[in-house]
Amino acid sequence: MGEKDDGLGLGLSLCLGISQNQQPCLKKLFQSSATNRTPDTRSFLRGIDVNQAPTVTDCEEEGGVSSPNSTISSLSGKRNERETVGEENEAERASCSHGSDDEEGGGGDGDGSRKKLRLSREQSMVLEETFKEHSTLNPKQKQALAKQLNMKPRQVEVWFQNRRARTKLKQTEVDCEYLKRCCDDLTRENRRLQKEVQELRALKLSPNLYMNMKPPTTLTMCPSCERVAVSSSSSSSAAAVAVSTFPSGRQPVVSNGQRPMPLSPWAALPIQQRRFNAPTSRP
DNA sequence: CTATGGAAGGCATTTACCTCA
DNA sequence: CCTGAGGTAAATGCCTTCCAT
Repeated sequence: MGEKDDGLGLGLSLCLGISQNQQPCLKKLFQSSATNRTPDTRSFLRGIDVNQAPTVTDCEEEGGVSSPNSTISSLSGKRNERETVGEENEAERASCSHGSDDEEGGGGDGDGSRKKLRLSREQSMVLEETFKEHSTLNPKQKQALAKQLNMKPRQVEVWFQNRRARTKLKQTEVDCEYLKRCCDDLTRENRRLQKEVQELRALKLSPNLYMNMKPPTTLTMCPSCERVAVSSSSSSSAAAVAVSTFPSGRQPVVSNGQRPMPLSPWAALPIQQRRFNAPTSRP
């Protein structure tokens, strides 16, 4: 599943526009703790090291549970949260009403209709700030963040899930644009090469014309080995020297007995060294 | 050592609600 | 006031990984 993301993990530089240095306590927590499960080697945001082994318990969870199989993991587990989400809803509604000015009392009704909760600006800012540092949360971090923001852990979890989805979507769009540009460049280059092939074929069909053409490449003498080498220089003096090397005035014949092809410097490069006008760094 | 089942987490998709032009 | 589009919180289902047995 996550493997699909690897192809897209080309480096995201989305601007979140949130200032740093907001949550010292959380920062401490994030620096020192991480999830004890490490399934996230396939995290679509590489380089984010969320999954270090927890070392310190900076922020006490609400229950104060500290058993090895602490209820942090069991209570914050998705299944359990989902099971209790119904009963959480009431408290959730009550605890998260700040920031939204919609009518809270009459809207809920408790009739099972889910009320859309708008997160407050401060909540969103803290969540964004946290996300900038870690795109995933371990149960401890989730618990601490939820406590700090007066949210349910499930809410924090959902927010991070949706945030990751949004990030991935944006990255996909960026990658799509990049690939489009690459495709355009390659299409242009392909057209140019096809045109060149056509011209060459036309020249081959009319050898006389080819003979009388000014050589597309010039010859220079290597001062050390005194051999004639094909050069892309087009200065007239060099051409004159090159022509004078062959009193017959005819085109030189290279070592394999073929005429020198009008090669562009780009085409002369090995494939690996050719540049396709692609941006050197990702946008 | 291997097979297996449960727990837990993540992701993709969908739904429902809210806001705004 | 009505409405459609867009944004997003939340629900659901599936998959993968880890771990105990």
